Amino acid sequence: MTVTEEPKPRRLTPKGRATRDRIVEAATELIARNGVAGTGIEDVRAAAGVSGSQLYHYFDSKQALIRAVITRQADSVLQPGEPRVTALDSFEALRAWADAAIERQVETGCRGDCNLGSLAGELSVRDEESRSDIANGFLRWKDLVLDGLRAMRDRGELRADADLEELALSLLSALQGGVLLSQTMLQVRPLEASMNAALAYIHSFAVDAVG
Amino acid sequence: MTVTEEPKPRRLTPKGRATRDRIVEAATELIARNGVAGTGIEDVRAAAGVSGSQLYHYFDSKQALIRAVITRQADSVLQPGEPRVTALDSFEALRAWADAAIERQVETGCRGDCNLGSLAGELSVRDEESRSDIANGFLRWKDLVLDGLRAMRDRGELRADADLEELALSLLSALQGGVLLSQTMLQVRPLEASMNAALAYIHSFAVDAVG
DNA sequence: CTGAGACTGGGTTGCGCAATCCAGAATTCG
DNA sequence: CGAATTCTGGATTGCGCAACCCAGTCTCAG
Repeated sequence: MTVTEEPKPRRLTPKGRATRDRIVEAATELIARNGVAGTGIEDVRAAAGVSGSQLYHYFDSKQALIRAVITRQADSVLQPGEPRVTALDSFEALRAWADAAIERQVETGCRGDCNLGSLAGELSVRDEESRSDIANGFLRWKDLVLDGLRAMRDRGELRADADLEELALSLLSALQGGVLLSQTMLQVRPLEASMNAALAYIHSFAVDAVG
Repeated sequence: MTVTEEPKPRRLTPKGRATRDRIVEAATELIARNGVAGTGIEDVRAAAGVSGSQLYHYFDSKQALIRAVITRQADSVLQPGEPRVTALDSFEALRAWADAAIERQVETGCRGDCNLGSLAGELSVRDEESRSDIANGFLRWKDLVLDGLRAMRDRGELRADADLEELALSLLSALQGGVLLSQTMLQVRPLEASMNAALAYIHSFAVDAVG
């Protein structure tokens, strides 16, 4: 929780916490559908069923709300899909994770996805604090993938000379790039292709890859 | 030029063409630095050295200007880098193309890139016409990569069973995802990793790959 | 119990922005 | 040549938006 935005009130009651959460969730859904720029405070207010004052009671500004959304999404650690995979420490788990991400796009018709990549695309160039939050989120995701890959290498499933950082980064990049293209082209093929490539790259470092 | 926005005046003189181009270029640079949402009409006006009326003389709206920027960028077919590579029909050319994209990020410190991917991230969810323009641009890029891969297969360098569409899509996705992560994390490693993975995937279908 | 703080609601403010208005100069074409 | 069109400039408009204001209710802690 190192990127957690401090709640605005000094003390947050369960009731206040619930209201705050409701606001963040409403914002997340609206941003998924309309983007950050296309989501106004009034939209969030209406969707969360609160007044304008409540919004500013819990968040200093629209930016603070956006950052709460970023935090929420970064904390959806295995966000690409349901069901939640506990660790990415086998080829099967990696493949399942990729398939879940693909399935998610299929279900939504490649529309409306509020993930770190789409937030980065909208915010990085003009909001340094949000960019930093998103970057931290990506780092945490990378570390999670890294942990899994490290476990695989320690079990002798990946070659000792594999650059695990590179593998993790290529997987994350493939995911974000695949989602971006799939959402733009309104078809799931780019994500399928990019995940196939990234997984194949990881597989090329499997100990029995030559077999 | 199938996605070309019709110029607003019925006839465009060389002088008018120059002014219009100057506006589009100014907009492109500003968008690279500040994003679409962070670039206002007044910013473009000042940077291009024209009046507000001139902007609306040449473009019906801000959206029309953005679409002209999209067209311009999609037409920068081998936009990822300089020098302009004439065709992506060999492993060497693909590697050079990837290296050029990486070099471009190195030169800019992973900041400020107005490519189809970043435009897609900002616009796709809330501007259907822009999304369509960008998607068409991606399709054209994919076709260009496809042409190169097809030539390689016809020359016997890629196996007949290679799914060239998948290879082209994985390469484009890796490029966009790599740029996105590199720009967010302000380091070039993600792009290096993603391009390595995509090129390795293509290479895994090389006819002499088993050697 | 009471004062302070958290929570809530609805209305208002002011500014930034895209777009328009008004007018004139430059160029083209019949 | 003159009418029509293109190009140009600067000021103004009006609306959408984020943020604030004012007031009241609820809850907690000393």
